Amino acid sequence: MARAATTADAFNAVAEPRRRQILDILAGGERPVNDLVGLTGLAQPQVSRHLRVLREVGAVDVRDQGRQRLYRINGQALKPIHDWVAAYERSWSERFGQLDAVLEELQAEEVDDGSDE
Amino acid sequence: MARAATTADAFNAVAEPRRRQILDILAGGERPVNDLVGLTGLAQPQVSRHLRVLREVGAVDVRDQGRQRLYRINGQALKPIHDWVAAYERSWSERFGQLDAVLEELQAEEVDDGSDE
DNA sequence: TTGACATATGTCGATATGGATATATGATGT
DNA sequence: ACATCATATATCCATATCGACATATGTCAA
Repeated sequence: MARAATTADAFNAVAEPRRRQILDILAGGERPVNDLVGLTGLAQPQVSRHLRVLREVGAVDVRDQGRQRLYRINGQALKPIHDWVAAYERSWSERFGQLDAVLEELQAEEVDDGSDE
Repeated sequence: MARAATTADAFNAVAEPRRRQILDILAGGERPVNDLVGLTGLAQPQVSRHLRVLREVGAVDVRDQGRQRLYRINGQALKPIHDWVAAYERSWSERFGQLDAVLEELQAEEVDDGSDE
């Protein structure tokens, strides 16, 4: 079995650089597909496909306008990622200065028996 | 061409649920591989494989202790993800209340010609 | 209705996975 | 040296991609 379908969750959707690129572009505002084709350099079908994945995880919304489909970002879908990563923010943020040393020592004590849990 | 190697960057490394699970466990402190095998329910080779990917993107560090290899988290490697997602935090955080409406209007004006950039 | 434009979907080939299994490497104790 | 424990690596199979290309769907204009 290979990796679960990319469509499954936001983490997978965003693992693809081109999809991040698309989101970054859309962060500047609503865009029709053709704009994205031009800006990304991808072929149109590929863009539509990436947009589909992004749609399926809710990272973008669409709106029809004449023959065009205007895509816009829905950052909400990225919240799970933000929340998950935020737990590790401690590692690099100065906001948690002294605290770390202490916590790490406590953790080391708890775990150093190496037995299962 | 298929998806870029999972090994390439943190986004891909973390796209795999099992690897997030491993990181979550390691968040509780340093652990030998065997602990992870027990806690994840994965077979030992699979765990070693996931750890390798995590190592290659710098998300974990290893330390030898006798026959064991103790893995620990290095959250630093996740900073790029945090930084990228943070740009979209506006969408769900109440911290940016009124601001949004204004910005969105500005963006709409900038973009509504639909031409390329 | 016909034709052009905008986007979506289907198919194909190449490749990168993840899990299962077998096996290699490495350290420890006797 | 040998058996054992702990971990890493290699091979295999099934599957999920991605990009390229062809084509379908849908909208507007004449």
